[in-house]
Amino acid sequence: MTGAPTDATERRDDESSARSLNFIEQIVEDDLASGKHGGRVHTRFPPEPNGYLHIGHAKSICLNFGLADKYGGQTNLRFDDTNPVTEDTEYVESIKADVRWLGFEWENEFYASDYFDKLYEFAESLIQKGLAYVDDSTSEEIAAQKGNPAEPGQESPYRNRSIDENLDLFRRMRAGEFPDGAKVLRAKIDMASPNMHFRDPIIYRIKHAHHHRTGDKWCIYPMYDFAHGQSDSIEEITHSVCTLEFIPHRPLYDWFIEKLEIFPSKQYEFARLNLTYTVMSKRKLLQLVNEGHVTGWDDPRMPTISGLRRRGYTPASIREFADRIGIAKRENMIDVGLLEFCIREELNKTTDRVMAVVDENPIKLVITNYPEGQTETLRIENNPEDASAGDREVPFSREVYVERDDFMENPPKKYFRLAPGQMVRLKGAYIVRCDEVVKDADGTVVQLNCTYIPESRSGSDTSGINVKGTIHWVSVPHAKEAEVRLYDRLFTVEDPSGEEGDFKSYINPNSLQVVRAKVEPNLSTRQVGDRVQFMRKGYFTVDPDSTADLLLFNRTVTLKDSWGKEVKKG
RNA sequence: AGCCCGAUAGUAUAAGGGUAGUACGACAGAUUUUGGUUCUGUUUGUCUAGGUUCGAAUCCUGGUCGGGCUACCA
Repeated sequence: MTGAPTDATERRDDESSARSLNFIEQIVEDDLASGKHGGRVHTRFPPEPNGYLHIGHAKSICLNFGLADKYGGQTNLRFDDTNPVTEDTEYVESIKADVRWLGFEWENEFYASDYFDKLYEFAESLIQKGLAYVDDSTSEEIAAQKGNPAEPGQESPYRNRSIDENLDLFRRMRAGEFPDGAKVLRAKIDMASPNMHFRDPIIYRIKHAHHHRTGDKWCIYPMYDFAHGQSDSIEEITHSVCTLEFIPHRPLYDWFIEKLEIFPSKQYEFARLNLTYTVMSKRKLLQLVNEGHVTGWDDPRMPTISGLRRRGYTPASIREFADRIGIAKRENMIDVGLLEFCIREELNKTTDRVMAVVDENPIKLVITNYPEGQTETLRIENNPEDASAGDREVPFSREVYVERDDFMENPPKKYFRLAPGQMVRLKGAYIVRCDEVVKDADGTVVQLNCTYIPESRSGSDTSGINVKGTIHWVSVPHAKEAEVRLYDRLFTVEDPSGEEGDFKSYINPNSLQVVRAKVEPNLSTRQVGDRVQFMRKGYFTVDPDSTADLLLFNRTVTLKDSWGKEVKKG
């Protein structure tokens, strides 16, 4: 029982952790305190349906949905589909599946294209106010007019057309009278602004393209800057959260809202996620897929949600990760080790331990004093972290497979595994001593002849012998075959995008190693998506490509390996 | 060059003028039938120069460094 002082301490800790808000939560709480929007919090997650979601999006999803959860608000899922040539329903479906898999449910499913009529009206009203004009300049001419950040731009020769002419031209653009690129609608702001986005930004362009939702209804489409803020406003989004690169767009976001006199949504920006040993841009991920460096968007080496899912990551571990990395404006590079920590932390508590000899070419260990033909069934606990996980039956016999790594003919001092004359415990079974090493013609160790201590059986050990090492094993006559895919980081350098030259030249040639394994027979009952710990090896999940004949396991993450580290240090 | 954003341990992230804290990592030890887990301990930090103040990571000014801005992409 704890006394009053401890309670007080705990309460203070709770309060301080509850008060440790990220800067966006602080803004929300300030708004709540001042009664802004009647205490309403409404966020949105606005993906463009032109690619798959990745862990960086997960950060944004957790932020947006998390804000609404925390403050009793709502979150819309809104597809930012204003560019018909790159967008597709395939992506819409995968995005929805990924958001749901992460554990979030949206209030409304909206599309920027739902607002095309409204947006068109907004554009006309801007023209009526003398704040937009139709420009016949080519894209090269417009780029040239823009000037550069240090020097003011030049006004377009079409800038001072009359309102009536602009209206007529814009309507004819909509009616399809002009080919792609012939004209654009531009906001009339300030060609000398130090903010390049204010130099008469294009707000509508002609694209005779089929849209995944509106079909062929439109041949003019709004640009991001004339769709995003307005969509936020239409949905009465209170806090429109996006990444840093949109900071220069914010004055424009506010300008349109002010001129259109619509609901004053506000934009706030945070720093996107960067992870070591990977790339995060959609463009680069698409390249990896298209050029065959990975097997697809859901390749377990990809930082996509679907890749992580196939790799064996859980939604909770990703949410935990998003929570731990925090939200700030400073650019950051998160150690992928933190992601690995999050999944290990969860899987340690939740997965059954099983034994698998993950070795193309394991060593056969023969127990010379164990009766030939005898088999016994051992009961081994499934999870030392969770008594309720129960135990399982594991067959044991005279011959078992062990890993080549668990034997050394000339071991260093602190090697606790098999070596000539050395004893180890076979996990859940007996202590054995290595008596004789059998090699083939090439001198490769193929078999270890051992003797076992009959009184050392796990659970009823009366031998009094203490051994330092315990190794896993699989009974030879009972072993099942499996294929195991050992994944490693996709890149050899921490920041592939920051290195000289093409990021693809830093791809890790050993990011995937496919190995045969001998596994415990009870593993054959596992289903696709099940997760287990291969004792002493790591956490694995059953891949969807598994067949009735052959189970395929993907390694989610290795166990921490302090011995391996010791060996590396020399 | 102009404008914008940022700068707290190795990496992230708190401290809202009053003891620089937390997590991951690293290191050391204990426990352990997983060299896992767990537990304990150690280590390392406010970019810089001024100013305001009894007191500055925090407010102000200059500088330095890093990032961004000149798509009919979002």
